[in-house]
Amino acid sequence: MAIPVSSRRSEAATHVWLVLWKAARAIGQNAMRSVSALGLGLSDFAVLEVLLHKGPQAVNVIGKKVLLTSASITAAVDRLESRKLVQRRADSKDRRSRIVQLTKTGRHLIERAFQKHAMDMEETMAVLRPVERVELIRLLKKVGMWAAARLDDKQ
Amino acid sequence: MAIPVSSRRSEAATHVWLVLWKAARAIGQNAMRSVSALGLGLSDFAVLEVLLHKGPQAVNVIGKKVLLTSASITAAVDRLESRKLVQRRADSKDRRSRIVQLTKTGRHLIERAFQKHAMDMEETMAVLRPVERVELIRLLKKVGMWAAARLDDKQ
DNA sequence: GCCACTTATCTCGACATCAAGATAGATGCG
DNA sequence: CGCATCTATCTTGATGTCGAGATAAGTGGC
Repeated sequence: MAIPVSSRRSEAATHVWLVLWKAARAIGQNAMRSVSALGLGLSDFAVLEVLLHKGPQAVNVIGKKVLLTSASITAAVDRLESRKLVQRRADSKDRRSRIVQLTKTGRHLIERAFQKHAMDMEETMAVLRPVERVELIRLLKKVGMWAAARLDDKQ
Repeated sequence: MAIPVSSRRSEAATHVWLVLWKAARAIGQNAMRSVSALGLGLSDFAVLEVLLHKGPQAVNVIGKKVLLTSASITAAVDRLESRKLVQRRADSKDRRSRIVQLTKTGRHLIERAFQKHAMDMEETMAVLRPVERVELIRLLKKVGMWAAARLDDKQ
């Protein structure tokens, strides 16, 4: 995915989008590097991180949290399971549902990795002072939620 | 690609990243919708848009502008060429280089499409007032450029 | 002019993601 | 209860992207 390049006014929506996209991409690549030492992609890392901080979860619950479709989580959990970092077990309440939980190996891995990753991200955001971060978050949430709402109501 | 979900302080770097990522995703999906009516993906649209506003360009020059690797532009140009929206021709100065230019059909398509797309994007950014957009851009450029620089100097 | 190096493009194989559809189980209306 | 509908997961097939490597052509030192 790439995005349009041209725009006249500096506050034209397409220009905002271009800058946003480039920033997201650059930061994403930093995040990717930080994590790829473990042989993980960002999605797999995110899944482990959810399991670490929220405990065992049903497949589709994880999917909602990390913004992946059901096909993509299934694939991610498959990858993690084949490396024995997580395992699926039955849900005693709902036989359709599969609960994913960290194995001992997986827990060790993500515990070590998460600290390092958080530090790496602090470094890639080091130019932004706390006030600036708060303001950035406010603005991003404002557009982001508006944009997300637009997606919903046009089905 | 998905991203970690948890973070304690609201200005923690991982939290900024989470919000940025979600906003980029929501806006990106709006952009995608705006363009998919044409049967184009965002990358293909971006390539056409560059050709419209900057004139015929060498393949890798387009690649740099829309942030795609050489493999990806080749693929994008192949797609566009098979739909007869662009064509490749030789560069008289450099025989390695291939210049991509819009066909008549391609030009008509992108001219009509670009206006609509710019308007759609204005709508998906409508919540942000001009001052806010300027501030958002400033902050995004600050992190974005810092993050990009970090990528470069670690090879 | 020759050779090493760089640049421009393309090819190949791998991969993550998605949309749509298939199952199987849960839920609730009548 | 029984049937329609919803929900959770997985499967399939397609897509777009990337990294690495191949090829061909330009460039510069000597």
